[in-house]
Amino acid sequence: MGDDRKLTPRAEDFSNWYNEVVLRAELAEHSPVRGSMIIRPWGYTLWENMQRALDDKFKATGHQNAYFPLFIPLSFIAREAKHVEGFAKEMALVTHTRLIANPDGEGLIPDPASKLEEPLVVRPTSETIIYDAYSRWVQSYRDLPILLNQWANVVRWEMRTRLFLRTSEFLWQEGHTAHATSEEAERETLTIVGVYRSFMEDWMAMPVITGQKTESERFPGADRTYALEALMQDNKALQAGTSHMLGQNFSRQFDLKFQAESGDWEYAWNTSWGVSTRLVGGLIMTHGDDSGVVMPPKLAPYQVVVTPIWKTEDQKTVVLEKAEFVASTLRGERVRVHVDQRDNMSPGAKFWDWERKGVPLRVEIGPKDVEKQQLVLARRVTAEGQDRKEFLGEVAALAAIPERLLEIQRTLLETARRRQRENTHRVTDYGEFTRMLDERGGFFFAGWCGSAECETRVKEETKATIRVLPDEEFRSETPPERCLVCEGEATHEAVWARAY
RNA sequence: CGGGGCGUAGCGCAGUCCGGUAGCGCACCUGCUUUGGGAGCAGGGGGUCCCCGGUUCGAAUCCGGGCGCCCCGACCA
Repeated sequence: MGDDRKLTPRAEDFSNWYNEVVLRAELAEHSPVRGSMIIRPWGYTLWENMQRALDDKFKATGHQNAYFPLFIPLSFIAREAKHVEGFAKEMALVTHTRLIANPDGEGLIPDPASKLEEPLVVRPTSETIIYDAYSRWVQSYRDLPILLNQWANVVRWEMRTRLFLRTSEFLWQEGHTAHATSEEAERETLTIVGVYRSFMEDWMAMPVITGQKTESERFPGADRTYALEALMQDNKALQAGTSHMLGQNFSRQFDLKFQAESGDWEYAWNTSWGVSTRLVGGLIMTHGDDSGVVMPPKLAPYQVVVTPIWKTEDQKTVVLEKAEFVASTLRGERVRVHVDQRDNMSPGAKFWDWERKGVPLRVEIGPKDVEKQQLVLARRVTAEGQDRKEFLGEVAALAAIPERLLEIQRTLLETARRRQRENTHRVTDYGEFTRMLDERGGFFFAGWCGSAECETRVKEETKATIRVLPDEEFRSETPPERCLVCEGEATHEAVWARAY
């Protein structure tokens, strides 16, 4: 592949580019166990920053964190029919609790005597164990609502995996709530969609379309699933988050009842909602370029890296002193800043290194700058017509940096929005749809008659699925009249796309 | 589970067809010179060649069996 310092360009092979970016930016790598990954500090710090922002939003909307166990009795999963059906094919089970030396050879084997009476499932999601607990916590309407979230790992035994996008074990948050009325639960699911959307747009700079999933794409056990869909640079859709109205499906199975004001016993209404480390993949595929990752400033582990440049020992002393001064000044402004003091790397090599890792802003300080009392600012991405580098007096530069970070954040969102807009199409003709889907991909808005047959046919013929039935704000001004597929009367507008 | 590819130094690979002292680049260590966009020179360290078995005087290489990983398809956040 020629120069192995360079990444495969996105246009040449997007999925290779993605893998190389993740590995070379040291975000994550494959672990010895198939389908699971090691999240390295650079990637994990990004995730921690995402967690913090989301967690603050959950708290601000009245939620608390709790922790429920990793192991779930198999019988719990089996209680909700659709839920079992949905997860049965991808469960990891604990069946034994002890190892013994293999009597027939080498190594260790599970001790047959330690076999569990009831196997434990490694949670693929926690509805069952949580609603079981809620059923013990709730007696009266006064105990409602319960608004909890947990940060946890879950396991779904996937066949095909990709770093961050789909791994057998992943990190996520799962919110689980219980309410006295259907209306209140419904409101909760929509509140969360709003929380997710503002996080994705304001923090990740990743625009999304929100809407409702069709029955075939619904969470197993939910009455309704709301989702947020983003469009990646290869014009495939990514389901970035989901929020489920569970109705009374789980409360009936787990006997989650309460006595209402009227004195009647009623089943509670539940919601669940989650986003995962998949968002890291979404961030990479939204903003990354042929040089590597691009981190939105609000989430970047380091927002600024100061690169000192020197020739002589005397210069090194002076330059490093200035670099530390700049860093501590910025830290006072709550800028996350790092001084790259490595002396076994040339400045140029450091530039490439931090660009590959996506640091939004670089400050260069050399002897000339110290002398002229100036700093060089270099941004990771530029808006149209912007210069990549700026030479500013030290005081002006220090004052400008927080602004520059905000500008970069804005530029990223604008660029991503424009790309999403340019790759969103409205179609009425099925032939045109399949042609455009193959030629360029993207989001396709079109009418749908509501039948599973038409939905399935599109999936089989084109591999595209209905990502969402979009919320009102995303819908076309004049609703489509005919179904894209059968040309019958359209009852919905749908967004079709090939998806991750 | 089907199709393809790969397993040799920390990483990326060559060597395998045609058996004969295990190599290259990067990284690492030491020294000197360097440092404003991927530094240079010199010296140095590092290997159960995925595993098990077979053939052979001799196996990274040939034969048999196994394991693992990656990529592409059917399921999924």
